[in-house]
Amino acid sequence: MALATPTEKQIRILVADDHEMILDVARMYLDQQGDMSVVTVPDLDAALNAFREEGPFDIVILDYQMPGMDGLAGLQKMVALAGDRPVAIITGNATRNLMNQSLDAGAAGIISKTLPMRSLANSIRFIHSGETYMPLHLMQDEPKKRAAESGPLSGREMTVLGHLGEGRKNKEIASALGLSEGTVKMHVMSICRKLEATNRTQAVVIARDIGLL
Amino acid sequence: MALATPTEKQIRILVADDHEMILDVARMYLDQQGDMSVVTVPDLDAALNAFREEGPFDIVILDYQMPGMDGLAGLQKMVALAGDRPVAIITGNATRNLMNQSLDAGAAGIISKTLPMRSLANSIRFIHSGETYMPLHLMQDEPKKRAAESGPLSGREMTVLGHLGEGRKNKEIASALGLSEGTVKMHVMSICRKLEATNRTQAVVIARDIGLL
DNA sequence: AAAAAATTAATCCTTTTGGATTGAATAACA
DNA sequence: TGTTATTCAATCCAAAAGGATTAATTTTTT
Repeated sequence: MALATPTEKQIRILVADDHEMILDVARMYLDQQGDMSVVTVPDLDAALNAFREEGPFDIVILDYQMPGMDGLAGLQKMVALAGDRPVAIITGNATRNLMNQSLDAGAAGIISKTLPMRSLANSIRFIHSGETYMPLHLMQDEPKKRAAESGPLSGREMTVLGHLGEGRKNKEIASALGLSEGTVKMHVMSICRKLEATNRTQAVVIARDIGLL
Repeated sequence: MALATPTEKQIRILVADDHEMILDVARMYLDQQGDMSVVTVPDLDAALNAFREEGPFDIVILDYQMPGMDGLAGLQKMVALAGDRPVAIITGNATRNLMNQSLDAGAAGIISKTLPMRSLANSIRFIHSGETYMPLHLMQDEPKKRAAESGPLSGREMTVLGHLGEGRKNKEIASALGLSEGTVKMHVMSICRKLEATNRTQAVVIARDIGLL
């Protein structure tokens, strides 16, 4: 990938990670890109201080599991401090769940340690341009959606399932669909059987997990 | 953003969209980038044919709502045909839900029509480099999580809620936590009150919606 | 048209929940 | 050190759900 145009200034990057090796690599590789300069710190508190005292920075990169992070709480602190400057998470274990949570917490991106350095440089330029970067292609979906479903749900069953998902009781579903309570009961049982759930609440949870709701 | 290095060949792009205007813009803007050449077609069938007969293409871009698409079914057809070549979706209405479904269907990216053309060029280069591109920053989250919660759940209540989310019954929860059934019952009721649910199933659904589970 | 699958419905009985109330022991806090 | 909030627990009753079985009616498919 080509370098940024020479007319732009350097991108100032604050990298916080408790793995010295990561810090070393970041300094060595990123600094020599020409269009980037890097400051490194070992934990969140140091990052917050550095941002206040050694700023301004164009991008902040925080290790997800470093001291002081406390999950995404640390991220939120930095996002609040950083204002409109993008804050990205770097982690060795990127999941789709982490992605969603990070987005909610205001992250501008997730950088995976499993990617080569040149991808890191790319990601940084990408984020710096105002985009949100997530290594979606390597986010393996959670353990794998439970197989379940010993056969697909019929149309009527899907309808009933929809009501179950709203927490309705059999009588309500019956009158909503113009059926007898016994019939609804039967459909609910059938749904539970197919979804391998032991009760309606479990059925709803499973249905959500496998994308039926 | 700088152009790709001149040593690389042109990126051949197949764009399928039933909006002639989009096609025009794609041809005019992308072709003049120097490192890209574009072929345009008006629907999915034409795209499949073009891919077979005018190929090879490096990237395929499909409009989400064009004739023949049938939701993501059309995407899957093209993904199957395209093999390892990335297939992206272009849409005027990018949502997080569409993102998840597209990823599952094998899309290499979503391109939003609300983005300026230079972002389109960027996205294409990004996808071409093997990354997956999604305009996450403009994917507004679903309607907005219901407020609910007339007070936070206590620790014990969160624990019980966890079991509710697994579809456990009071007796099971009681023995799991070493409590009496009556106590669990009380906690469940309290949870329902705070979450403004009328029963446990609704409580679980609400808890999931507001991110408690 | 015959066979298979889906939908509807009823009965019977057990277990689980929902809902209300009352009380006591603990932990947290001002 | 009181005061408050949490946690724990019991009782009672009505409503709802779980579970099994049987069977008539549609719809779909072959």
